[in-house]
Amino acid sequence: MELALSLGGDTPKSFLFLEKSSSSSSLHEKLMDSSKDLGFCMGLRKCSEDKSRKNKQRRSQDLKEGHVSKGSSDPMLQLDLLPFSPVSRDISSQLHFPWLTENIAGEPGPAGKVLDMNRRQLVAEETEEGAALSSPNSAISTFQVNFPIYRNGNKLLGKRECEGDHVERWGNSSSRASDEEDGSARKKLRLTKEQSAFLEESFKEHNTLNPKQKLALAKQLNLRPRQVEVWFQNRRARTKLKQTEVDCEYLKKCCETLTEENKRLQKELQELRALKSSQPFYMQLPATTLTMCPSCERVVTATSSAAAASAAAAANTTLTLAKPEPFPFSPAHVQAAS
DNA sequence: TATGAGTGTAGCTTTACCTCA
DNA sequence: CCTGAGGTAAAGCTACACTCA
Repeated sequence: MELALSLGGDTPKSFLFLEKSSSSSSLHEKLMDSSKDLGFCMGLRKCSEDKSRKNKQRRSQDLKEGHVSKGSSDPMLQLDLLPFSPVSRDISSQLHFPWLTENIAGEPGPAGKVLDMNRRQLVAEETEEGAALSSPNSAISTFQVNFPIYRNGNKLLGKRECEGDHVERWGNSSSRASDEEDGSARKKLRLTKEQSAFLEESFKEHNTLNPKQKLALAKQLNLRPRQVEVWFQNRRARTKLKQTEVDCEYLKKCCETLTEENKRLQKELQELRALKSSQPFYMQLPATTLTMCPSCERVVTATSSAAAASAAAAANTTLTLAKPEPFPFSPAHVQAAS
């Protein structure tokens, strides 16, 4: 639906009624909700729309090309990767994160040389469109974990879904890209246990990835960088959600504790007020006559010499009363208690 | 229910272009 | 006319929130 609105007699400006789209954001929905009574709402946001368009173009390009935008000027860095032992099944013990070896880059010696050679090799590879995999013939070949992706025809399947079916290695991005091009509904890839474990371990090291890390990880897992990026985004979001829940529980308990404490203090306050009304003389004394017990952190309102003595005892002070005093909080007592 | 992925948005940096002293 | 500084818009990238399937 379109509304032509003429401003100042010039070219009519068009405003679109906001219709609820299937992919509406919450803001959009809020706008819709807030505008229900009025029947329409308008938005002027050139910059954001431009950015949205830009992002859309970038994402579609990302999908087509199967890798991150070429706009990134960060040089790729090939790193020294250790082979995965086929004997051991303990993934975490075998994990090797390329970016953790960056510290050797500046060091002279074999490691630094290997790194430098690897970097040159990767730069060479980078120039080849879609050459995400390193040359198997390279003497300093890039280690790559063989994470199989199971496919059934054009559809990507999780391992469980196609157990017993034809199993083949996912040829990097090409098949995925062709999946996207058919315009069908989004297809959901299920990461293998190995891939998930690897990503989890990576997340423990860094919960955000720089482009180099992302590319290295994608390469190792035989995933598109975008998939790694999305996984980390989701992981961060869900970690934050869990943390929020934990914080909420903690604050709830704090609130309960404080409520109890507040009740107790209110009760004490009532007692003090009752005391004040029954013995107004005491309240003419300075406030320092009320002492805080260091052990139980309660205000001690001693109304007798015995109470004052117990309070003093609690405060590890000696209070000697030779004889009953008419006023338990005489200056002498105050001095003794303090 | 868990999770991979799409979308919209905002913030930041880089780059190209323009103006001016 | 050339040049460097400063301003600005556009582009690019990323993180995040929300959402869907």
